[in-house]
Amino acid sequence: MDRRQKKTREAIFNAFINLLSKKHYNQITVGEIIDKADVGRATFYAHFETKEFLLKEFCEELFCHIFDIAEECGEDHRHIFDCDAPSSLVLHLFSHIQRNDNHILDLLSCENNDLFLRYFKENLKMLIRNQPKIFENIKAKDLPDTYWINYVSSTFVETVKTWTNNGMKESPQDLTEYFLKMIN
Amino acid sequence: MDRRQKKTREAIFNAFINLLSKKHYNQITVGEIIDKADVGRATFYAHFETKEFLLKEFCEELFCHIFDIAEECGEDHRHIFDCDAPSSLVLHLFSHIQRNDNHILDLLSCENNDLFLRYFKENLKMLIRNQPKIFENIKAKDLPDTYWINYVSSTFVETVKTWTNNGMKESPQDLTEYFLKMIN
DNA sequence: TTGTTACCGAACATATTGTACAGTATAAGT
DNA sequence: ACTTATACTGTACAATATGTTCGGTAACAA
Repeated sequence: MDRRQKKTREAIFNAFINLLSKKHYNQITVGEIIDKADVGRATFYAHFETKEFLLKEFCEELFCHIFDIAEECGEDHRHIFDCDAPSSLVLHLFSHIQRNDNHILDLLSCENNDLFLRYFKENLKMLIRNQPKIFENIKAKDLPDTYWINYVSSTFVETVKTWTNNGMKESPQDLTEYFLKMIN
Repeated sequence: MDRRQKKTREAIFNAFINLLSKKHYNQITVGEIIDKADVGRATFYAHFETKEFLLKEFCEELFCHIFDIAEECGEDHRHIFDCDAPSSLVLHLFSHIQRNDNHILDLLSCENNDLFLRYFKENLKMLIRNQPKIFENIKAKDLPDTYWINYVSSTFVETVKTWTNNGMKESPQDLTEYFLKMIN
């Protein structure tokens, strides 16, 4: 990709995440974004069709990164897709969130995080669908696939929401314990 | 309340719910609402500060009605607050939703239902908080209050969402069974 | 009947969106 | 180094939405 394009794209992303941590997504205007990013109006629209596409593309990059980052981690935990127990996978995700990797906390703590959470959940669903073995306890409850997959991913996201809303006092280990108690 | 005020208020509510069942909340304009409701622009703003307040007040009336409606029901089920088992309370709610009482389905099926779901969840939380006895199984898991209350209400809302997204093929009884399997 | 209140409708300032275009700067190919 | 393609700038623009104002009219309540 052209160096100029990359620079502009990142400037827009940075401005966006910065604004998002301060105010409601719906209240952010394209004007504010380009001011903060210091790019021309036409440039913005050359990169992103609308504000919604900006969020969409940002989330895609973010989750791609989050779900990939484990590969580069030390020996203390394997790649996320190699996890064989729900606890290690869940702990892994909570830890990433706690460390605020890729501004995930900024997105979670902003007032309107609905769109973000939707993408979050979609990515979790994919993860769960691809790892049915590690959720055999839940499958044993004999619910339709749609229901238990939605259930697990929603419970995870809702647990994270409760966590962040209450100041993240608990450790990732605590959260993992809570989460497993819920879904088992 | 003045008869004129009441008429206007209802005309706006009806126009709003009508539009909401057809398009995204964010894409509904005040202009469209007043056209459909056939009231003046100034009149709308005399009643509702913004579009958000309209939704807020509508939801408040709706949930007040949903959680009260049981009082007038026949002997086949008691008032919702008198229920002593989770199953009857849950079945009760699923049944109301299936019958589309108070346009609840229109609000659920519209693309952007985030705000509505938030109010839904808030009302459920109140209900749960006031009826701790009937959720003793979940309490026995020894989770912090914030977490298990959020968990139960979220799971309910998410189950409803999955239900409506998939064409509501299952009966309220099935849903109740699913829901209880999840939270137990 | 009289005063009050709600509504109408039209106009208005303001803000946001998305597009257009001519000019400039940066990148890449020869 | 020269040329061509591409990305960005900045301004202007039409179209649309928001929320307010105000004089006139109709419905209400006493």
